[in-house]
Amino acid sequence: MHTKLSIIDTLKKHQLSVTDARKNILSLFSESGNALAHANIEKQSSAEFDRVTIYRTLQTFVEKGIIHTIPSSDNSVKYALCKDECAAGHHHDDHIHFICDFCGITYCLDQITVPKIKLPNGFKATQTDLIVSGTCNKCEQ
Amino acid sequence: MHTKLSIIDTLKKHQLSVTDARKNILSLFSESGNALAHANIEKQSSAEFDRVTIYRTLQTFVEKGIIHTIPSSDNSVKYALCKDECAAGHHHDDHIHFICDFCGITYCLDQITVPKIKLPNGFKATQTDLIVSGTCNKCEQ
DNA sequence: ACATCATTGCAACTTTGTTGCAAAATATTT
DNA sequence: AAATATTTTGCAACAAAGTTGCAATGATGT
Ligand SMILES: [Zn+2]
Ligand SMILES: [Zn+2]
Ligand SMILES: [Zn+2]
Ligand SMILES: [Zn+2]
Repeated sequence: MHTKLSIIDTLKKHQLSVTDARKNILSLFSESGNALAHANIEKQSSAEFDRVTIYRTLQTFVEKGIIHTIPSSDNSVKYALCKDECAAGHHHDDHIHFICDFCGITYCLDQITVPKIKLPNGFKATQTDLIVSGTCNKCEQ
Repeated sequence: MHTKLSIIDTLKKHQLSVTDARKNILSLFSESGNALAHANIEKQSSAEFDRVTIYRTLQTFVEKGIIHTIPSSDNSVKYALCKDECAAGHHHDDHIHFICDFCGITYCLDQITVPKIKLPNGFKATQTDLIVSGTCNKCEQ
């Protein structure tokens, strides 16, 4: 069995020193539960941390396998917490993502895995992203 | 049967006035055959057109169903020509996209359609994007 | 508590994207 | 073919997003 790691333990597990910025930004992800864009984080902690620190923290978290990126069509990449199996250089986020056109929330649909795609000869996949957009369960009337 | 429309006919078909910028940018897409980012277009025609014109032209083309957007994880949305069926407000680009990590080319794999995804209750899809990245057939050794 | 090493904030800068408006180009009418 | 109406373009000015170097601060292990 498996208990959820504390913020601090998560940082330590990935060999990161424990700083205010990292604790704070990581807890934003935990509390929100959904994906966040750089701009979201900046708004929620603007007085506390420099913009540059947020950029560098997100980059570090991606490299260490703490968060993963979610592509978008509007030049605003989002980030969401990885599952425990992800590690530096080895993400295992094979779930699909859902972006609600109304409320803007981006969900990791962990239960639904990305289907295997048969590519033309000579093409080799290292990663597959599947992003669905539409109306989420909170926004449907 | 079905012959390929000329640049000018394509613009007219979508009720756009025929201008140098539009002809030029549309032919960049035709000639390249693959997807282009704003930055690519700006480099290939920087002296000729203002940056603002390129932004507005791409936006117009998307609205009119001439090109479609391809999401990305690095804040650089790409654009590629639609098939003939697309029209203003009604895109029908249900193919997957492939981004090569080596040469950077983004391909529309028109033969491969995006699979239907069964979503949790209350979620309704209006669009699905599937992006594979890896090594393309030109870059494999 | 000290020394070492990593992280942060700041400043300065580059790149990317947006808006209003006058000038130029295109389309439409006469 | 000229005149008019409509659209598009370039420019300027700006706002937002992202990058880099470096000194100061903070974290870690002994
Ligand atoms: Zn919603
Ligand atoms: Zn996810
Ligand atoms: Zn390639
Ligand atoms: Zn495409």
